[in-house]
Formats: sequence, structure tokens, C-alpha cells
Amino acid sequence: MPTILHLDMDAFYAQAEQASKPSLRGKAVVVGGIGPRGVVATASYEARVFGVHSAMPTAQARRLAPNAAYLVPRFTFYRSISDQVMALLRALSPLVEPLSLDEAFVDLEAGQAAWDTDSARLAGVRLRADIRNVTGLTGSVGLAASKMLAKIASEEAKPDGLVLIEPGTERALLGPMSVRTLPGVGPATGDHLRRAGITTVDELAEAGEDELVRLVGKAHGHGLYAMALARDDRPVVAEREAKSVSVEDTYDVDIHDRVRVELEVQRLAERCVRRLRGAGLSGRTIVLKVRRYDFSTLTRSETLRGPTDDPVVVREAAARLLESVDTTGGVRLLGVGVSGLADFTQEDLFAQAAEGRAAEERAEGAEEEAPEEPVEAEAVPIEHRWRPGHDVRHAEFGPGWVQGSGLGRVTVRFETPESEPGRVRTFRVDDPELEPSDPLPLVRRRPGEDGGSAGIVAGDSGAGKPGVVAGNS
DNA sequence: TCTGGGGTCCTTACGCCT
DNA sequence: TCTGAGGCGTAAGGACCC
Repeated sequence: MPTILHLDMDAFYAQAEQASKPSLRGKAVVVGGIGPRGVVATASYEARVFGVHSAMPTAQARRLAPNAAYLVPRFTFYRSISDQVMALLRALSPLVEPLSLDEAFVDLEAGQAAWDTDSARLAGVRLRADIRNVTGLTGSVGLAASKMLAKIASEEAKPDGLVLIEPGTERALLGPMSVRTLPGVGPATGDHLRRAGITTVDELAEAGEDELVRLVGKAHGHGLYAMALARDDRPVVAEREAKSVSVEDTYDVDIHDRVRVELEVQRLAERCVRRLRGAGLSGRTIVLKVRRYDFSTLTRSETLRGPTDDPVVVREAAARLLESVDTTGGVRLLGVGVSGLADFTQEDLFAQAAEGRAAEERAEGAEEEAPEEPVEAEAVPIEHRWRPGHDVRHAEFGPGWVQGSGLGRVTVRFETPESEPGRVRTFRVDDPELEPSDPLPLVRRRPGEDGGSAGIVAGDSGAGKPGVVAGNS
């Protein structure tokens, strides 16, 4: 029965920006890195007309669509919208598997939200309406008997649509499609198969399992063959634990200075540990990643005797790993990661073991607990406070967003999600009346109104934070 | 035209142990 | 005692996903 639902928000980041900035509605919007080495994260459908798409270098996008709006991503804002959407999904079923901020699987049957074709379609239709009511955004829904097919269905449904794959029609539908439609078949595997004369799903099935295993390896080959026959019984899994935590930076210009490289690695190690601790995790394996001037990438890793979340330990391990890497010629990217995660540290275990003895001895109070690391109040250079797309407030003109900055000036468009397209004004970057501010909610709730029909707060455990929608300062 | 940042999973190779 | 197979952990790289 088609009771797996896949939701995919349409051009999510770009759509969210258009919703919060009336002057961008109906216009080409590109969200992504805006530096010399930035790439496109999401392009609005208006921008896609010019050939702009995700993963494309922003520089290339600018040539294709010079008049598009180029914005830096605002992840906290997107996350607040995503939380609202995920809450709607959890109201349908406890079995929700988020894949990213804008995508998730739902097992409708597990939530008794659907049991056959008609009830599934109805659940999908209602969900799309609820998402629109609560967030003001559109998402596409795919419904099918398996994850793979539900995902393919939502892809077909885009933008702003719903597609249900009727039971029994799966193979006929899949057969003529390109192998690239299947999840897990990217450029490399696609080329590989094409050279073997396989371009469609039907040809994949005809090739046979043994041949596919020979071509692309064991795991991939078996998986590919099953998918070609529309066989996929992977369950929807609600909670998936993180396996690694990492941070990386690509630099606008290659770093040649070895001392500077060492310094950056230290900073990355500290950032990584901050994230690790923030998630209440620790890990055993420290990984250093280096991308050189010629884009060749290498990793070096070291596994410790036990898990750690100690910044000193991670920093020192990263420094040791760097010693074995030749960086002459320059590096464009550095990264530090931790894997082999545990939700405790070895120090914790010592502390636990000590607890027993301490109970008797009562002598040494384990003073292990490190004080909370102060969030370093980064001294942001004044011109960097004004990132394109970010919200600001002016003492006189009210809320707006940064349209651009440079040469000591910052240009602001004064408008809100609820207003008409607004006017543009330019200020000095150090204008005391101008300050950064939080995003405004996309959908204003009238007093006493409860939001969408499914009740957004329902699945939101604990002190649900209506602040996302209602909190307006 | 010059390629982000955060992840996951798979493959291969190698040392070590049984 | 020698040799080999198999399993496991570790390291490195690559494909893929959003």
C-alpha cells in the first residue's frame, strides 16, 4: 500500500527568502556562498530558468543570471521553519525520518494516518495545505509503497504538487526512467553504467544482478538490482544517531604560510569540539582533512584509546596529523572532524568508577567538570556585520534586510513578510541607528488563532516554543 | 569555469590475531 | 612449526546526498 510519504519543500532556502522579502517574490533568487569560491545551495525556480542550479559555482551563476538576488543562507531561520514542518509531520505519525531541513519520510500506516490509496492521498493533500497555512510555503509530496518510490514521486510532483504511485504500476513507471533517477546513482556510477550500455532502469534490470555486482561492487550492485525491480523494504527510521561531527573552511585564497595553516587547524579543532560538546558527545577518532591548491583532497586520522571531548586532546591530535601532510603549494580547504562517537567520555567513566570508591572514601571530590566554555564574542569587523539577506532594524525606518554592502556603505530594503515591496536606503556601515535583528515570522497569527488544522504544537514535546511564530520584537 | 559544508556508506589495503 | 583462511580494527579514499 502506498503509505510511505516523502515531503520535499520546493527550492526551500530560496522560497523562505522570498516569503520573508516581498520584493523578491517572482524574482530570481540564489542562496549560497557569495565569496569567490562560493557555490549555489538553492536557486529559486525563476533563477533556474537561466540555467542556475545547486552545486554550481556562484561566479558562474552570476554570469548566467546577473540580475538575480544573491543571498547568504540563514540556517537558524530555515531551521525554525523546518521545525514547524516537522511538527506537522509528527502529528501524522510517530515514524518521521528527517533527511535534511527540507525533506523527510513519514510512515503513514504506523501513525494510522492512512491505510489505502484514498486515505494516503487525503493525508498528503491535507499536509500540503497545513504546511501552507502554518509556514506560508509550498512543499511537494510523493506517496508510494516504499521510500525509493515515494522520493521519486515527490521529485515528479515538484514544484508544489502531489504524486501518488498506484500499487502495481511501479515497474512500468520506473522502467523507462534514467538510471540517474535512482537514489545512490550519481555522476560516477551513471557514467560507469552508461559505458556498459546501461542508461535506463529497464536495462538495469535486464543486466541482471551478477553483472551489476561485477560492474559497481557488491553492496551497490545488489542494491541497484533491487531498486531496478522496484523492490525496497527499508523501514522509516525515526531517530538516527550522528556518527561524526566535523567542521571545515574553504579559504578565499590558498594559504601558503605553514604557520597560518597550523593556526587554522587549531581553530577548526576548537570549533569542532564546541559542536561536539554542544551535542553532548565525545569521540575516539580525530580526522584532519586537507584540500590542496589543485583540489586534491587527503585525510589523515588517528584513533585514541578512548573517546574524548577535550579541546586540548583534539587540538594536539590534529596538529600531529598535520605534521604528516605536505602543504607546500598551498591549501584551499582545511577541516577537522571527530568520529567513533559515544555519548560519554572516558573521563566520565573514570568519574563513574571513582564514584563507587568516593562513596566510601569520601575524600577527593572529582573536580573534573570543565567550566562552560564562554561563547567567544567574536569581534566582527564592522563591514562583515552586514551580510546580504540578513535582517536589520533601523531606529527610524524600522525592520528591513541588507541588500548589499561595500565601500563603507550598506544598502537596506525596508519591508517585512507582511508588507508591500519596500523602499531602499543606503547608510554608512557604522550608522548607530542601524542594528542586526532576528528574522520576522512568515505567517502572522491572529490573536486566539491556533494555526493549522493539524495543530502544530501537538508533536512538539515540552515547553513548545510558540516564539518561532508569535515572538516578534 | 573552477568546483561549499555537513554528513553517510562502501571499498580496499594492511596489520594483527586465532 | 609452518601456512592459510577468516575476522577485526584501523586508515585512506571515493561516491553520493541535501
